[in-house]
Amino acid sequence: MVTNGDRTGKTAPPGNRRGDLFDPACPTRRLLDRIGGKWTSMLVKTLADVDGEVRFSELQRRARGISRKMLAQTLRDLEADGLVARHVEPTVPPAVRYSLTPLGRSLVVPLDALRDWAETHMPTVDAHRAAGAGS
Amino acid sequence: MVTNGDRTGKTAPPGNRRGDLFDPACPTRRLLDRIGGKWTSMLVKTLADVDGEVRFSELQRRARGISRKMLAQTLRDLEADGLVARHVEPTVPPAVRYSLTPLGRSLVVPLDALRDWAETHMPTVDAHRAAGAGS
DNA sequence: CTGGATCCACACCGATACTG
DNA sequence: CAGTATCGGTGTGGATCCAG
Repeated sequence: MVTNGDRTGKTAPPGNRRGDLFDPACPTRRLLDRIGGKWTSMLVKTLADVDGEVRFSELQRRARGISRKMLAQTLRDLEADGLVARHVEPTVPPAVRYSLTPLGRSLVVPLDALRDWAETHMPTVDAHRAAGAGS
Repeated sequence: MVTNGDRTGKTAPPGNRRGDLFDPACPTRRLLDRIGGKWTSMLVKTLADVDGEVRFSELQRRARGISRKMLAQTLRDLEADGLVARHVEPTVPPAVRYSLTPLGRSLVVPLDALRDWAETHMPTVDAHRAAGAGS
């Protein structure tokens, strides 16, 4: 995801592939590859929480545990995808602010659906694993 | 995901962690780790399509590109999570059939939300990447 | 037919050090 | 402050062979 999975240089001449989930060009599959990254969805949701512009260093403060490298890398991916906007203030110590684009904000909706499922059902999943583990 | 990320042996004494997305125990994060796997969500959706029992070999036929190893491994994870049920027919050449549990079927809902977003917006993402790539 | 076990390639991600 | 470059550990997933 970070290293760019393009193989043709164009990758996705999309359309509707609901029945062809195993096509590498399937948009759902590619989206999952993307948000499956360790920090992507967390960053999107952090930016959504703020609902405004955030500086690089504050982002790093909020995303406890992320390294500068991964923060910069994930942010650049998100920007390339058009999900995040980057504003550079050309001051002497540069100040850069990030914010979610409308496209990025729209992604929060399905992400929230996932979060709801997780919070509702993950305990059940855990219980099932715990029960099965002892058998 | 496959190798089990437990560190305490209990892992998740959950509750509500909506604001603590960076806690490793956050259910959303753990769910994403899981469905972020290459085949997990595809298998769930394939099983949902069939809406019944499917044999191992037919699953492999439907999930073109998957290896037997990953099919078995993903299926076992899904079973341990309580998302998939496994029925073994004790015949001489064993016949095993898999199906989605109600819990597994419930996961299809947020997965579909993701699929809808992907099919609606991934072309935009691609266009944005293509435009930015030349810069 | 349905797996398990092993070996291996590669991508992800972290730690560290350097730049403007 | 806001990155980039490099190195290396680790986990994921594929190929192949073996077993019930």
